[in-house]
Amino acid sequence: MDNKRRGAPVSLIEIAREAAVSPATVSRAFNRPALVQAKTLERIMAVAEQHGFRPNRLGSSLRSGSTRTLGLVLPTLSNPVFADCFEGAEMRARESGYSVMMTVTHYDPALEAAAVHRLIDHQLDGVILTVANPRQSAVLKALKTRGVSYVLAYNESSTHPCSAVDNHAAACDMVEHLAQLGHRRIAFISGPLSMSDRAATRLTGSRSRARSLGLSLIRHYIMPSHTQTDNGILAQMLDGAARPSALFCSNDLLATAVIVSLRELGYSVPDDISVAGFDGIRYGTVMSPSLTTIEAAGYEIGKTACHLLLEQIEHQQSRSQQVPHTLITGASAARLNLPLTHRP
Amino acid sequence: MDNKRRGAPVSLIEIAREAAVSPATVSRAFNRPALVQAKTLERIMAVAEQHGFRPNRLGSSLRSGSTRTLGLVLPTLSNPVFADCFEGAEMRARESGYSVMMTVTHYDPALEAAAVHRLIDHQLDGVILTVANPRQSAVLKALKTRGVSYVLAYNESSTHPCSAVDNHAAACDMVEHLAQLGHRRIAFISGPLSMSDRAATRLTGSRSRARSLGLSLIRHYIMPSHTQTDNGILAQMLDGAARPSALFCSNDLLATAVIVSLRELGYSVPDDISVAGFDGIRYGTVMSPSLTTIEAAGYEIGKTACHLLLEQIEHQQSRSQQVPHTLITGASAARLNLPLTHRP
DNA sequence: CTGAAAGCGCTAACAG
DNA sequence: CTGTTAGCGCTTTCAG
Repeated sequence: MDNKRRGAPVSLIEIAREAAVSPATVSRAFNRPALVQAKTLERIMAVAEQHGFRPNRLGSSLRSGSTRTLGLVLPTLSNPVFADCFEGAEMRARESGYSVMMTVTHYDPALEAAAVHRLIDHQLDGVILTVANPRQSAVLKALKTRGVSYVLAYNESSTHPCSAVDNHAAACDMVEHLAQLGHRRIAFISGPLSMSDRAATRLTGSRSRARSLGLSLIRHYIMPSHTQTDNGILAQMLDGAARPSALFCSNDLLATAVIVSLRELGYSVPDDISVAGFDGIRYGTVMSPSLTTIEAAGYEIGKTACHLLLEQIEHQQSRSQQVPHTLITGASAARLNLPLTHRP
Repeated sequence: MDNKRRGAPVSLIEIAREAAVSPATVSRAFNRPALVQAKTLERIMAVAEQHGFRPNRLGSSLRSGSTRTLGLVLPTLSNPVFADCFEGAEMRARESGYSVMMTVTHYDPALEAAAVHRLIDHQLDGVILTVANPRQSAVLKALKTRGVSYVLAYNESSTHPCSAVDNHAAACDMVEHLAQLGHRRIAFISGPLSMSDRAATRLTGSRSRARSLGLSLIRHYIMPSHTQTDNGILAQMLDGAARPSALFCSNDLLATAVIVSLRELGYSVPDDISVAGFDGIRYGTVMSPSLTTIEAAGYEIGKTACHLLLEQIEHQQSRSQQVPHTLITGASAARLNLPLTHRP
């Protein structure tokens, strides 16, 4: 009847008073209803309902030491793989009754540190994060010091729990594919490696496979960011006799940007030059030309990372898990056509 | 020296003891440092630093009644406009020292309700949300009852504060554009309208403009979801003499799916049929054909929504703000080519 | 400018 | 099955 509208949020104590039980019993009614007599439970719930009462998690968290909230720290959601990663992680979190606090770092290690501190001040039970480089991350050290559970997503590491694809192997696969198409001079394009150890590993993997296949050394061209190109650098790269016939870009967003730039520079993809990406964003298949890439399912990475984190929080077992990748053959990388003048 | 590693998180009380001041002074040192003598402040900060102390927000929130955390409830991040919306909102939130808790509903009103309750149990200071339909939303009622501030994003409403584009006007613009290209029979394609009032408004807008321009009535075809097509329905739609020459899809993801389906059904876009979308996702420009669409900047919507929400929380003023839209002319909608048999 | 005291809402021992 | 008691970490009057 007297449902309070707006204002005075009722507390558990008042519910207890009205239901003529102790606060502890009301608490039990909500947390372990099995411990409360059916009749008492019913009465408590009736009173609670009538007031629209829901337990205040702040009080509960403060007392119990668990917020049932996880943090998610990702470089950006502009890249659909990270958006997928969120969805995978949140879905898994929700399944176990956890909420998710999220923040993006735009690949900036300074923001990264600030973001993580802001998050852990909220006393999160754990954090899933993608850092620039786990080997020299102040953030990971801070988490460890404070005893906050965490799992890396996308970053590979032998010293920290993580959920990622085998970037080295995936890059090998791509180089092998390009080689099979007849390419012998491949270039690797990425943003600054200091911002992404994934890109660095992909480069290393590419080079090692190129070597073992007897291809030319893969040259590395660095764009201003991980998602934008510099036409000047591209033009220079394509100027000269030893120019690459295929470009392996460290991610799909960059590959997309490269294709647009090449078009602006008067090159046709894949007729004049082949382009491959990494990530397997869904838009790759509807692009023109469709993107040759490595699928590294973001949803799986996020879901797995969250699963590992919960294992760590709830069962104190810390482990890593690799997520499989697949080569997606698109139209952006084609069989090498020797120029007319070189044909027999 | 004796930096505690892992474990026993230091509390403000211990810092106070060690700095030989009262807890209240330590609290002031962190919240209103100006109220503390420089020397005392320095000493407190030194001790705090030494222990890696950071105030526990749970205690602070419980006592002060503010968590400095906002909730964000969106249908899905698979749609890049919502990912952008998050980035805009989070950026604005961070600017004012707020953190963001996020959840996705997959357009499901049941999930919507559960999600919002889970969030507000965390005592958020406010919530930004996109609901199926604000006119009959249990969720909005719940927020109002509990006195939680909120702002709608994407939903338009005259009774709730919101940040959105003028969907009616934008749809009019698109129909006008298609009419200018010579199209007289346009169809509107969307998911179930009960899941999205935006789609409903866009349909209404389209029809009203079609009427005023003297075009045929715009027929509405409903796909199983807002992002996936049913080839059967499409095939049926295109079977017959009065088939539409242009399809206006309620969002870009759906438009993309429609283009793929049409291709599977043997139609060429835009030669056989024109397709337009709504949202202005960035991949639209690199698709083939590039997408004709309405740009409704998600980043702006999110940023504005957050700004309005903070105004509400911090200055008790509640208002709405419209975000401008623009027509993007792509290649997916072309001038109507009359079939040869009909040409003079 | 600083301290003492009270308590935000809840839960975890421990008794009964 | 239920109650009592104490206190999680912090801020906020109100005095000094």
